[in-house]
Amino acid sequence: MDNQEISRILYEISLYLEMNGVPFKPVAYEKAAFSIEALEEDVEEIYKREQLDGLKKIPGVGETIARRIEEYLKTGKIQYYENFKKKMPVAMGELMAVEGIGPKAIRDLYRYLKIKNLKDLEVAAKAGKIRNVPNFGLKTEQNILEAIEFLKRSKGRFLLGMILPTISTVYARLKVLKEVEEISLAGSVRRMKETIGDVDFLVIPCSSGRISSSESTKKIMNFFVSLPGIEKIWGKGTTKASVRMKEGFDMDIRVVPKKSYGSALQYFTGSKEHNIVLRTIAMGKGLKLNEYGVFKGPKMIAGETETGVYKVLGMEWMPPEMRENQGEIELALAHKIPKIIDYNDLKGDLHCHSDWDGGVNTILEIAMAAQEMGYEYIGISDHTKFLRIERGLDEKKLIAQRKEVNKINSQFEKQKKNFRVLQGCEANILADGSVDIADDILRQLDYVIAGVHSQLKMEKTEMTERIIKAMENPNVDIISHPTGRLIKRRDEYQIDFDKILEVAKETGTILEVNSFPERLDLNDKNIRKAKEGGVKMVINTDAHEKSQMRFIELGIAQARRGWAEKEDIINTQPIGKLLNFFK
DNA sequence: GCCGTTTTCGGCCCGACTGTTTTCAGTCG
Repeated sequence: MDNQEISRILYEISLYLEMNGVPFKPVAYEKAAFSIEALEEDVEEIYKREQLDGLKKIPGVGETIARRIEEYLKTGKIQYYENFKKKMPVAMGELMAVEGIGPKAIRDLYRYLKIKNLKDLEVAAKAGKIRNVPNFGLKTEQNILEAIEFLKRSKGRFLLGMILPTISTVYARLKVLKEVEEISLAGSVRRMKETIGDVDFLVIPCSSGRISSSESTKKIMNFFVSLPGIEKIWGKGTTKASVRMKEGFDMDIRVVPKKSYGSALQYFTGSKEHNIVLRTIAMGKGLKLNEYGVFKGPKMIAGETETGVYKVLGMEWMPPEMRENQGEIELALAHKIPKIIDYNDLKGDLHCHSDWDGGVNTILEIAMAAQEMGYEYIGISDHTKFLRIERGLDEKKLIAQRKEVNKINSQFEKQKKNFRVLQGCEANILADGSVDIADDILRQLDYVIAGVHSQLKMEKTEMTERIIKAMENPNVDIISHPTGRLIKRRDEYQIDFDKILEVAKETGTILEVNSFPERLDLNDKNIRKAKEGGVKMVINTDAHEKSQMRFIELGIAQARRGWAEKEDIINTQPIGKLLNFFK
């Protein structure tokens, strides 16, 4: 549980060092922070078992950082960090989230204007004070204000992928309580929205045997408010408790009677817009719908199950991911809800980065992780040479990598494993729409992903043309993260998406649904457009570390929110059919 | 501060863009 916190502190140390212009150390601390964040095992466990030597085995952690981690585990803080923090007590995470603000800017803004947090920054920018700070100007001040506006638009919401692990842990703890008969997530988490306001749990207390339901309820509530990771208890009553987690989001738990469980689940799952229409439909039938049930006069005619609630309204049940009042209600009334893709429909992931381009894991490690996930194939698609920071592969290295992949595949064949590693790459679409790897090399790969990674601020027609040209390349099979958005941080590129869909259809180019928590690109709306336009998609993770392959759940959720069916997504297909989709 | 089939010392991935500047520093990917 401490990994995240240690990682955050190490990262902040790297920023403080960067501010002070210290060479090389910032990168060292940053690497260690990243490495610990990605760690599957608790550092505390490692330390208990192997002490300092164990810590030093973590990539990027040497003598000094191992000792700092030890200090944290023993005392709960790191003095080195506390000293920095005392000299410059700024809310680092908050300020760094502002696009265009980095450590040096934070340093100067604190030095000249004593800006400590986002609020201070906004006040100073609005008062026109920032333009007077040396090396800042009017334009920078305006950019800061725009960036703050952008942040505010997504304020108070958390990335689903970031908080899902915590939520799952809490869910699992509650589920095994003997006082809990039934439990479900509700709200935007159940709908798998990309960002989450707060988390809702619904629970039926157990009332069998000697335990009364009110006794169970009391125990459940006490257990809930004493969970680890809680920062503040907002309230605790007989039907509802509410807490604030350390990560900053709130969690509510509601205890509902068994006979109302379905209607409560329906009601608290939402969305609000979906529910408003449902209540109107109920009214039209002379019924009343609320969180306790569906009523005809005083008589309750449904409510124990969600399916039952929809049924008395003349509707088919539908997956929570569809409930946004985007046409699903009409389909449910007509009993024409599509059979959307399921969470275990995928047979492989075609976008994983290996240690060849600076990722963490070897191709073999990734392949083994893929097998554990039940995949039939895995696609290695490392960055190519234009992205030097990512140690992008050039033609020579791609050929060498091909040999390595062949070697691994023949091993699997010998072991009679029904599994195959595919070699792709994630090439760069350059400003003129060309791709940074020679055609004769691209042709030798199993498939080619191409993506935009530079000059993101192109004008709309130019950017659209650029991507179209890449799709027209006879070697480019997949466009990665097609709109380039970063949730809460950066808007999409300026593109004419309809035009892109047209050309994708014509050229048989596949668009990626990138599962990375802050990307989810294509998003739900674009997925639906692509599906309607007859464009095929692939759900990938873009994992740079094997634990990130689990992000696939988020991509599938997004596809479900976009009503994608199995046949819309190429990696639901076995390898033989999959390969047919590539040019 | 970390790391090692170019090294236990001496390296430490690069290029584009922006906004501030008169030649560059900070930020981003």
